[in-house]
Amino acid sequence: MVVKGRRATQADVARLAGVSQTTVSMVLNGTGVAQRRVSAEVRDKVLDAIAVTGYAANPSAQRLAGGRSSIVGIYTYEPVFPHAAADFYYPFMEGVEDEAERSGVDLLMFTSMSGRVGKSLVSTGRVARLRVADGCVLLGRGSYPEDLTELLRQDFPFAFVGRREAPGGQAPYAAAAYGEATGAVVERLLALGHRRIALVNEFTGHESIEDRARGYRDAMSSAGLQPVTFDAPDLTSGQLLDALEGGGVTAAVVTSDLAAPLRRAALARGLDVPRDLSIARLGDPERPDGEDVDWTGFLIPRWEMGAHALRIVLRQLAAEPADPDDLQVSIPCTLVDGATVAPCPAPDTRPEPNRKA
Amino acid sequence: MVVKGRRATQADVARLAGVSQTTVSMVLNGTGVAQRRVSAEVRDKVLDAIAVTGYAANPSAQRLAGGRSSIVGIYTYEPVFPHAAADFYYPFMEGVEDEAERSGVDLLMFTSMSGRVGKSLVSTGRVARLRVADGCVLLGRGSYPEDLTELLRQDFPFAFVGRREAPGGQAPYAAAAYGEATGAVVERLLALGHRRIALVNEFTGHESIEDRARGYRDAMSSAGLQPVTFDAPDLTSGQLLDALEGGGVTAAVVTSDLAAPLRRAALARGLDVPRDLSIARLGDPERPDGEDVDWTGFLIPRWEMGAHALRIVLRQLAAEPADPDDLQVSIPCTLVDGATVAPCPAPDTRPEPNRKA
DNA sequence: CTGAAAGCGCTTACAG
DNA sequence: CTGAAAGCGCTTACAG
Repeated sequence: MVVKGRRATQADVARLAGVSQTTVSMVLNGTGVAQRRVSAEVRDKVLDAIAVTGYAANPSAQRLAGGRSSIVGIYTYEPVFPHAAADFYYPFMEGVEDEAERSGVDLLMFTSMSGRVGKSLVSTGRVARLRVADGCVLLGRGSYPEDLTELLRQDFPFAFVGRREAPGGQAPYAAAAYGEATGAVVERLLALGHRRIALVNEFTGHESIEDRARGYRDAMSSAGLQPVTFDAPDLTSGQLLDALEGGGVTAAVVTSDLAAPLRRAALARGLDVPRDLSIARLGDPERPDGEDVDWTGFLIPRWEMGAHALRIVLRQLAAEPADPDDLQVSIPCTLVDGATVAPCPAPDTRPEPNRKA
Repeated sequence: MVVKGRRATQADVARLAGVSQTTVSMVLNGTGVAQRRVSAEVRDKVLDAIAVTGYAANPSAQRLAGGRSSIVGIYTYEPVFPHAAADFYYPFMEGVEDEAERSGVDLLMFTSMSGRVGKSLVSTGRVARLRVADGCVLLGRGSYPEDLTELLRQDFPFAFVGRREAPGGQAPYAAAAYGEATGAVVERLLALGHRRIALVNEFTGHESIEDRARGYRDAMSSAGLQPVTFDAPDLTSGQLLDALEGGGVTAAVVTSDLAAPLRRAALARGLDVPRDLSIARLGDPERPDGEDVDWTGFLIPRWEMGAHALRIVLRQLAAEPADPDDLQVSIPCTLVDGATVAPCPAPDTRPEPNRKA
């Protein structure tokens, strides 16, 4: 029954079953106009013919005809070579993969478009390629507003792993609840008696950094304390340390990749961490630092973010329109009570410059 | 110029450029009938129109019309849940991914079809799904002859990661050169004075086990020694050890996952490895054993196998028909001179039952 | 050198 | 309940 080198089509099935091709399509999809129903006997004939011919739909044709291909794409802005950050990014991918499996969709990795690090898809003319898939998960450390805008304009279902702001719209995302987690860390430090708590950012202008900053500021303000922020891209760890010491800071909450260098600089200077200076780390580092430190702080729910991102894409593919609120989700971070934070050293007898007037 | 919510098609481009849709397709593909050439000025008009409209081909339509989609699939027979063997399988995947990136094709992971461990694609009616892609890399520990046969019959380009025999044809694969590697390990043991060298298989009937067995037998025969093989699936490590000791075996070459248990059993019995018994491991274990042993033996070139498998698929997609020999490749394993092998303990004064007559 | 037209295998109004 | 037909966006003979 099966023809050499050629797959069975709906037409083949129809011929064998003695029905029209339309009917075959109908028993396959079920969900035609007005729940179009096929009589039980016709359905059985068709099902038999399908079994005999070994028919299976051609996904390209389905997609072209306006149906779904059951393929969700995943595009990562990060370079695949070198695999330096692979350990950091793999858990996100794993979450996406696992959720894809659970949902019965296939996952298209846009490996062909890699290698233009830091470039938007729009600027390199590769946005259209995403359309092979029904929707796409976007993953990467940077922000690419023009891509988000273009995808929104095209009504193309997507979700970013991590919160990203689109200039003129609501871009779907699965983010980590950095604000809440940072707030919790600050409150922990407050409970330990710290008052001069500084936020140290390794870079600026990124949504994830803004989220942490908001959590930090809110927690400080609630406690009646003045927020003190250092943006470190232009400072060496040594200069940073000078600034912290100069300000009488007893605890620093530090974004992921900067925590380890700061701690090393403090140790090198003869400071005891955490006795002299408490350091809390706001998230897993992207680059492993090779040290085995029991950090106080929080972990990024990477697996969950990946899984949720896929789910958000699927939500946009669902029959009923999705509630916009369901397309932007924040996932709690895991708080870790480690060994890099200790009670505030001594009751500070000096005037408190950080205290609000 | 760009229409809201709708992508530009070749028709849009043609309209804007004032040419036919066929011409647009021609300047895009170049490789029409008899190197069909478009005049330079028309070509420029078309290129301009493409830039203005932001046109990019719809891959589903391309594929349906008989072109290529530049998508290669990867199907893994292993379960994604639980991730127990993930560490073992990831390097294969990585090789496939890296090669896909280098070749400019996208990689479709058939996550939707997972979850039927040990079942062939044919038996569960999922072969056809592979056709979304231009070709497919197959990965898994088992052998699925009926899938290979079906894929060969369909003339569908594919490659298995690991040698697999198809009942009625030549199935493409990228394998590890287990035979050569095993032979080299045996020769190393011979050079150390061992004569009673046994092969221990953790299971049987698998191509990779057969390859090792061949390498072992050839090396032993060349040295004028009688091969002694133990198939362990039905033996406990203790029983196996009894058999080895009973046969006066001084060195065992053991397939991947059985090496560690055998060594532990020997140590538990008060034997010194390698002084009393040399054990060489034939390949990386699939399940990590949690020990940190410096094994003598060889490593499976997993990354390379994955990369080669993809290349073999691409070779079948190339314009000129591929030489069948190029579709079955064996990649050398990395030999490791570790600490689980030592010179043969004492000149054996007993009669040598293993010596050929 | 360029265009009109068929066809890939589906889905989905639109008629019966 | 079922079928004839249009159309999705391409590629590729086939005519000019």
